[in-house]
Amino acid sequence: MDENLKMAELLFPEVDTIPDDYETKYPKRVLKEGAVVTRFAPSPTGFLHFGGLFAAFIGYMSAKTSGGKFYLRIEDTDKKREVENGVRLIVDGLESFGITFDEGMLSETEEKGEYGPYIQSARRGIYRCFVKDLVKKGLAYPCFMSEEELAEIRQGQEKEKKLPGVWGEYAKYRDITADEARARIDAGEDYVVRLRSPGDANKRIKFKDLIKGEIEMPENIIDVVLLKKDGMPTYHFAHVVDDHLMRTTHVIRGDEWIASVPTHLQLFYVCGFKPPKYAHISPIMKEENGGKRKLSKRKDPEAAVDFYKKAGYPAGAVWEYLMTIANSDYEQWRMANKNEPCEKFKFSLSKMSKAGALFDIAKLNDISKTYISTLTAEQVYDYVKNWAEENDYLLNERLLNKEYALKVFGIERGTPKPRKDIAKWDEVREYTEYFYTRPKELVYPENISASEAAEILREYKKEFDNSVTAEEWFPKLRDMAERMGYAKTPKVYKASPEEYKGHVGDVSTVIRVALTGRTNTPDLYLISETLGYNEVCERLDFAISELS
RNA sequence: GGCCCGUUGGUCAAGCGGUUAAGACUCCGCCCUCUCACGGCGGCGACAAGGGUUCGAUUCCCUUACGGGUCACCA
Repeated sequence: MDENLKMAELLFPEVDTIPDDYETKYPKRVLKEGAVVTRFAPSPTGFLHFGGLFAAFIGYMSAKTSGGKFYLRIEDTDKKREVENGVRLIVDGLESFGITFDEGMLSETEEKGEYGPYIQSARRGIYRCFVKDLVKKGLAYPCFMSEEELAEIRQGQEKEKKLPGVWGEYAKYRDITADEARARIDAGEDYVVRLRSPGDANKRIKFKDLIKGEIEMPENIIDVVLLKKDGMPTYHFAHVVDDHLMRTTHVIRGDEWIASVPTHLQLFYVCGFKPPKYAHISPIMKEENGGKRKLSKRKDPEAAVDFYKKAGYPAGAVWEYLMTIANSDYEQWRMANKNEPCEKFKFSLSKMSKAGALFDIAKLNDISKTYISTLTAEQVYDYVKNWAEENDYLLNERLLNKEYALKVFGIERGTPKPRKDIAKWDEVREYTEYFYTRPKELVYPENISASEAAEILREYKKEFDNSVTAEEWFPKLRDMAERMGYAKTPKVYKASPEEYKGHVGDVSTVIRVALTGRTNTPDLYLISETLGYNEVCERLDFAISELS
């Protein structure tokens, strides 16, 4: 019997399939020209990173805008990193930001699609079949090196300034015979299966990254591990087998993978697969002490996707922000196409920045404010209610009176120039506080004395009429101001300040403070209308009594 | 350290050999205005450094500096 065959049977006696079986089981996808098949392939660590969301988002947009497919594959080949409900957490997290999949895992155990299983731990047999095939062809071999041995050769290599790793002469089990392997296995030794790398250190490999452009690197010469000692594949091998069998056309992932592309390309080559196109995304950075660094899971709260949910950024706003980071001409497009769904935007990987973008919360806030300003009162209510149920008990209680809440949220909304002052839902309670509680400490402008303020309030209360309309209200206030010695408009006042005590703005500020406890609020008439006649009167009375 | 990648205002970024070097966010000023927010107008503010190539370099090449990534039986 052929030595390689003998080895293959020794290592994989249980494997009774051949690669062709899988080729027929997972046929090439029938899709229209230019359709992109891509995927999001996280480990179920239970933590959804902002960078992960970004990568998923890019994959989603690439697939959607090309008429392709987007699927979720779970990379759980490392049991140590797994977390309970890790899959669910990822699926739910992405879904809450509007990212859905055509195929892939739905929960820990369920999936949909024709190219599964979509969780690597369930694909063990597939990987082993392909490795067996490589062993048969003499392209892979079992390696019995211990951790100590590995560390030792590494040390030596570092000292001699050589490439660290198992390659060339350091690959001492490259030519092990089947009989020797059997003896070691029988003796209970652990082993991994390594690639017999056909790489040449003097040759270079070129490839085109869809984002970074042409890249040239030395060929891989390391005998990378294909199968770990527990029989599960490494990322490198799983990536190659899965993306081939799942017929992925574009691999979109973080650029920390760029250094292993030569290894991946070599693996595709030895397996006889056509490699996919690669698009490596630069990481999202964070500023620290004037420098840039990768957004860190440990140090930066905004690294966790949960952060945005807790703060109450609407998913749509985060989406808009991701779009502007991804394709910078999106903002222009959005301004010109305010109501179009973003799928209509011509999204392109080639428009992505090669350098890592700095996470900019000011920009997110601005985008979110604009986004929220376009929502209807009803939509705002739904969002806020939803958010408050989990994050703000008191606010949630207040929202029980929906009719009133809709009035509050409806103030200066739905107009050509809607208010733009809420960036996230955790600001809502404070922002709407005075609609629910009477202001206690009233601080009036310094240029108005207490007796003067009381006079203004008394006059206003006398003047204020339940039946006054929005159109009548302000002119009436102007007249009142004038009667009391204040200029009708700031302009008039500025022209001859010595003739007046102040202007109508001073008068309205006193009323504003009495009613809301603040000097800055939306339109006073609308606020009064929302509070109701009785409440307004009571607040005025309270303010007057405080001043006397 | 080897190997990759990157570097345009404080931030995100257009730009692909000849431009007064767009635009957005932030900040500042003015206007609008009962206050605030919005909106309008305007302002501050940049091609990392040095060599080439070229009639001409932000754009092309080299070197340096800085930043990032990678060099696992983790992904």
